[in-house]
Amino acid sequence: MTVTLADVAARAGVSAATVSRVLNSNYPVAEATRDRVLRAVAELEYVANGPASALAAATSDLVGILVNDVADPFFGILASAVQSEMSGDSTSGGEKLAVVCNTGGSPERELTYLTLLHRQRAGAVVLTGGATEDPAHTAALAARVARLSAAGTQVVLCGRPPLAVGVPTGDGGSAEGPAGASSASGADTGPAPLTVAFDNRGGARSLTEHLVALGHRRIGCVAGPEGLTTTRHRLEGHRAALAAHGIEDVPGRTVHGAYDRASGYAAAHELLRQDEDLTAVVAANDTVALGVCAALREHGLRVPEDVSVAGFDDLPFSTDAVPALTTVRLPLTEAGARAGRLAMGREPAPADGVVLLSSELVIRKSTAPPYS
Amino acid sequence: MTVTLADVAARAGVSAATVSRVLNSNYPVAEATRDRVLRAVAELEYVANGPASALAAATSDLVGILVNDVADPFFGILASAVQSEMSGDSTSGGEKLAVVCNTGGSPERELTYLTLLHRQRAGAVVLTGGATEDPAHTAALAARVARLSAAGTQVVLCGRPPLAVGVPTGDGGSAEGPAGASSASGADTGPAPLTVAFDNRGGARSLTEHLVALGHRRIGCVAGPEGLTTTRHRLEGHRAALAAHGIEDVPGRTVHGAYDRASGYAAAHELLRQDEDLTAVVAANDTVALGVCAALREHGLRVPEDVSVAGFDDLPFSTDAVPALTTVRLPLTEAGARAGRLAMGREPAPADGVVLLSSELVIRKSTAPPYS
DNA sequence: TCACGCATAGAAAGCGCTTTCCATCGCGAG
DNA sequence: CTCGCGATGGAAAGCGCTTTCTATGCGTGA
Repeated sequence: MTVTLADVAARAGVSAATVSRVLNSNYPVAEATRDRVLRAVAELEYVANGPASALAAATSDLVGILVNDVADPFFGILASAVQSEMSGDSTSGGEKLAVVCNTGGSPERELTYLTLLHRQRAGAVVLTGGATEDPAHTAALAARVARLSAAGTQVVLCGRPPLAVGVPTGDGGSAEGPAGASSASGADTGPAPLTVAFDNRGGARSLTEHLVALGHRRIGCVAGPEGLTTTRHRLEGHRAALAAHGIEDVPGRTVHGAYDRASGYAAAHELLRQDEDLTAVVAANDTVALGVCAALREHGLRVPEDVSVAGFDDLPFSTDAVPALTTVRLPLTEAGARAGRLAMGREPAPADGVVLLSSELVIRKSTAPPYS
Repeated sequence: MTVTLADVAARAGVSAATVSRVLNSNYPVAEATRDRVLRAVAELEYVANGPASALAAATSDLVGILVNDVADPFFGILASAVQSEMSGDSTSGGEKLAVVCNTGGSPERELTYLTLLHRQRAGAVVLTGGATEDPAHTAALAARVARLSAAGTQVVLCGRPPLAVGVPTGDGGSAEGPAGASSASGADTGPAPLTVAFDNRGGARSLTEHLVALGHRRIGCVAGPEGLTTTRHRLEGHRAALAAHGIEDVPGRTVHGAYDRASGYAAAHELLRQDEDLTAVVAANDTVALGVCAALREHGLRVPEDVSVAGFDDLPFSTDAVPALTTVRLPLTEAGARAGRLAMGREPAPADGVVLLSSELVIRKSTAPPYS
């Protein structure tokens, strides 16, 4: 019923092999023959059977992207960037189809999707999203990644730390070590996983230092969910800044919450309950900062006159927030694009397998000296 | 090298056929045998070869979602909703893999992706995004969709009008006619395309009526790109409201632009150039409204005291905008979820193939009586 | 003039799975 | 005691494509 290679071959008066060769242009075919085949393809409106090709060629033109949630601008932008890099708008052969998978931040779904992608024999996988530091999950993840690599799939971690081989060192550096955690055996361990990471620690540190420089001493911190590397890094940066200026890190001034607005709102209330005299709050990200601002306003506090608020990520809406958010800009689009290029092998992999992208402090209207 | 069905069969001491049957549970297998097979699968860490299954079964567990841009919250939310409905969190068999394709609003890429999805033998496709009214593209699209349907793929249009069979009637109704545009032949035309649409016309109308009720008469309109059905519907609703109250529709008060912030910004400047005394502006959507507000502020105009501004869609950030945007809420999540369910056949299709979702006027702080 | 090599094209063997027949076994009915 | 049928499991034929391996035709150096 559907048109197959054989139909095209018959129509063009050649063999199936020739048609395949014309379509994949991986073998010399005479000009005239090629034209004849292409004409037949057009006339018959032939559309190749992807699964069949994938089966025979042992690789599909599917590429996976794992994100926590496409509805979250952070991941939306990342996914969009990765994808536009994947699509055939660039050179190389045929179109790739990007599979965007929402894990919802669940480690189990992360593993499930990785298996599914493996099952589809995806050509590459870009893994974004928060990295849990739970050892069990980390191990399971490393194992899955190793299997994908062994199957020839290029895995790229984006916006998360490289797969550590041993235990996290917890030192001051941002990258924990070279990538490539092949768990067992000595068989063929395909392409080593690559990483595109953000300097969360440095960004957080410069943000808090900005606050300190303005004269703030009682700085609240709404951190992300506990157990995530990103959360830990940002918190470490914050603390490093405090320590560098001899400011005591009062426990009650740090509250953990999810990376969403509601958490920011709740956390700010909690922070205020602990210490009414905070003069500044650094939030886990811009979305959280919005919630913090809302809660502050409810308390009759003005931003930044009474309390300064800082975000993180520099998402598009941060410019339009009132006051416009002081934040740390993460090069999301660049990260996505590079991850995409690395995944497609369109960019040479760095020697250590890690691309570290720097962040930039963006000072806008939500921070000001205290008591101004 | 990789573990195949045969390996599992050997290990379990059964035939490949039996293993396949256990895995797909579509044939009676004795309890004991099943256990043996499952144990072998677990021990060998067998992961089925997706392409091979798809080839043999003539259908894959891939499901496509076409959006303009995942980085845009509107589409991000839609995609997220569709996808969570697709994933196995619900009943039915195995996981589906959602392929999110960014068309970037380009009709060509829309067609390309449709072909790619067809090529992958996707089980279902959800098509969102602006519908161009260009007849050539509409015809090409209908043809592609017909081919997908013929191949047994369920196509669901979401947030866009049904595929019209004939010429748009342009009457007052919102849905133009039943779906199912099978172009040619009399062969097997699989499942008819379904549609989940928003009442853009009604929403826009109630929004403008709200403004009129407040006392506004000089209302500017920043419409979306010309040639899109959504744009036309929203504009028609706006004009219907004006007409209903005997307000002249001054040409210079309507400006077209893209659905982004920059367009809103530019359009507002243009609008002000045409008529400095506007007292209100309805924007193509919330993002555009933000741009309009920014431009207004630059002109020294306050919102809503000097000029009221209204958005459309009710995206998450609209609540936090200052002033919070008066807008029309579109049930994005519900739309995505229903589209997803229809695509998966988890919800009975309506008789006429169209689900029309109503919108809701949300009055917040960005609109007020003129000269207040 | 003849053999040799290059450029092209065809034949055919799978890729790993699903699924349609069949074969077998055990058991109750006639 | 034999026949028939339900419940299971196996054998084998593809699904549509890629890719060796092989065959053919022709130009060319000896």
